[in-house]
Amino acid sequence: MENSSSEDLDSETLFIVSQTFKALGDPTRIRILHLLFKKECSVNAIAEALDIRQSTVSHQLRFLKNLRLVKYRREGTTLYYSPDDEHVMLILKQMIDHASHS
Amino acid sequence: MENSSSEDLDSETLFIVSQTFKALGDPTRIRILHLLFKKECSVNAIAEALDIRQSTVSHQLRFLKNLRLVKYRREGTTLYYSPDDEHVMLILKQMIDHASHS
DNA sequence: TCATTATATGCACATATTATCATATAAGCA
DNA sequence: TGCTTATATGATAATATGTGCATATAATGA
Repeated sequence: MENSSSEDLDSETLFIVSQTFKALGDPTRIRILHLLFKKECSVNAIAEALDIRQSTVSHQLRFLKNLRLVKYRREGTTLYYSPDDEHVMLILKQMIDHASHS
Repeated sequence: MENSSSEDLDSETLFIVSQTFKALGDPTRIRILHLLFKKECSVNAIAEALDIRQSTVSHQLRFLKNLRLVKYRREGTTLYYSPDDEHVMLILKQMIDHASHS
């Protein structure tokens, strides 16, 4: 059975864990996810709210989408992004709380 | 008050959060921390257990030490490393469990 | 003091990552 | 169809990262 304290980490788990933490290890992606924590946002809304280029936001959203950390719904030409992994978002929230208390 | 869902992340919190997740975003560092989860280990013991160079282990331990994620105690010429941040270790454990269930 | 063992450090190299520009695609509407 | 708006993509350059070699440091014991 899966147990994080068992002898060895299998390589697939190791890969997923490192990829996911890597996704959370960049300030821009953290800011995007933190923004989405409160409400779904279009790509342009994110770019404006965080003052970063549209293409940068789009690239990072693709990254997060590949890891299934965000999803989107379409409304005309606008794509509204929102979190797609509650557990990872909870982990992000925990780390932010942890860091802001230090 | 600190609240992970408040409007903006201050830059210091953002920095700490991203640095900490970055620390967890590398397979070698994850393996080291996962090993230390079970028992304190010397540098050489880690290198042997994980089959990586001593200098690599030392470099990564310095990285983790700078973030206060590990600490050590000396016994003669041997340094025994162990986790130094329970909360971050708990977060790592959560992510491993999350990943191994997917 | 000298040799040995354990660990740390400086440097170099290969690779990965990030942001940006320019441009492509896609949907909606006149 | 052609125009506009929203988003995605490819290429590129600057920077960051991870590893290993060679060597330094530090503690111990003969």
